[in-house]
Amino acid sequence: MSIAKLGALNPLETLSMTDRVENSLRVYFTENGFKPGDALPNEVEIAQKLNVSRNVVREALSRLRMLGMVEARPRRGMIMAQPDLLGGIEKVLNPALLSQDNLKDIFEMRLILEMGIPEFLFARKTEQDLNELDEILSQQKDVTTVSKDEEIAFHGKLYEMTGNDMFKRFQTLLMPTFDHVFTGYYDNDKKIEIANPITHHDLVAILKTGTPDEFRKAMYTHLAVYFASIL
Amino acid sequence: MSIAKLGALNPLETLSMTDRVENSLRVYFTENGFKPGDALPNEVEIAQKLNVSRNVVREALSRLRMLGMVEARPRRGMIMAQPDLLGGIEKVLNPALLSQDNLKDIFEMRLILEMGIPEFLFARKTEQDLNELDEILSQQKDVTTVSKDEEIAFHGKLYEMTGNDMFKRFQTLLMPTFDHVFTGYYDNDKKIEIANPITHHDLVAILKTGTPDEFRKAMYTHLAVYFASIL
DNA sequence: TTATTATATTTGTCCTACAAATGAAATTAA
DNA sequence: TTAATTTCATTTGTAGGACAAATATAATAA
Repeated sequence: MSIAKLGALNPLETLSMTDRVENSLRVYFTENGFKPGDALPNEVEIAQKLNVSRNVVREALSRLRMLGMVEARPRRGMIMAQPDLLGGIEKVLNPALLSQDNLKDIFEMRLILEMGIPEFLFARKTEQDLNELDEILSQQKDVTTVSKDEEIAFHGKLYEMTGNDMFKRFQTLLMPTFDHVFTGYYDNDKKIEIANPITHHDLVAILKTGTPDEFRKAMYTHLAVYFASIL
Repeated sequence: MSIAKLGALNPLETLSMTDRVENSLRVYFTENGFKPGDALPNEVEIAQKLNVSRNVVREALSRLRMLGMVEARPRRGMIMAQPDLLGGIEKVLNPALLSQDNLKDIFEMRLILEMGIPEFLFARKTEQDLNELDEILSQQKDVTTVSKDEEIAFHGKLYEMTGNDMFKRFQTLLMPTFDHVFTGYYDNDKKIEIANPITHHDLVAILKTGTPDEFRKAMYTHLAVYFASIL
């Protein structure tokens, strides 16, 4: 049999002991239905059961601790905890490390999200929210051009208005896409800087008296430059 | 001054050495503009600079390695790598550990996402995609009721059709919401099991010959039960 | 110049040790 | 017996030493 015939001849997975212990622990927790608050075996016991050094166990536990999956109470043992779903993403969000593929995906994700939120915005908007939006608009220097910070403030407020905490925190994830847009990955002419047929003011007006469908249509136009470069 | 006057008297942040080294490293990478492929100082050097034991450094590095942020090449040193954005979330996705708050947020996120994808679906759909959707529908046992697996297969295919890899992988994150729905968190009467005014068949029909707006309207009706319990 | 050998480097893994605080057990006092 | 005090075992956090294995580099030999 020739090499070619072997097809996908991938390098054998060369997992370190730490990797394998991490996996073992996760499987162990899942299969035994561990729930937040449940006590974990201590480090030495785990090390002995898995036949590895305590060092390796601690390196694996260190990972789970970072994710918030387990909590170590010094001198009292470890317990299961409630992991922070977005913690892992936020830790990794170093713009200098993001690949172009990631940037593209995030950028598209943002378009999807902004087209998806109108129902939530109209259902959960409050007078307070609308006032804050007005405040944000009033602080915009120029009516025709919008700076990066102003973009973030406005759209960020929209995310916040969804009333969904996870979504709100997503702004951190979406942030690089504003850079992305401003550095003109999709559009070298920086059209974002020119007049937009639908301004933030228009969007707020619709949010006050319009309907979700109207808002979405306006948002689509507002983002039309980016949609055009993708679709 | 009374205790009450002190206001938010939070517990002093009691970070472990490992936590602090982890943070220091992240800041160090960011401030020095480390990019994928760049060589890192070796473990001993880091330990000496930070004045901690090599153990602590390794526990911190173990975390960054898990996130894909750094890569260790045995006996050749470490280099910066491109972290996997969703890796952190996926590792943490143990349904038994998710809080009700998280479940609610994820559930709402799913509604937002499905309302946001029509433009992408219509822009990127292929004959192949539509055929696969037909195939999925043909395997549905009953026309009026839909099982959890069938739900996942259908909606998962939609995510895939967006052509966005990150979005596609999001299905893993959204998965628990199907359980969520089926266990009736929002709706104890399990209305999901009764006839839906808009079926998967209807959605596919629109996807073939309709418009994004029509599709979205239909999707809203398809998901109306859940929207009703939220909005 | 080329080929071979020796050396230094660096991560992965294991081991030992100990401080510190907690909770439980044992002891003493009432 | 009950209450208060002391002792003790437990367990994580941190430090430091040791060595294998393989790589890259330097040194040596052909």
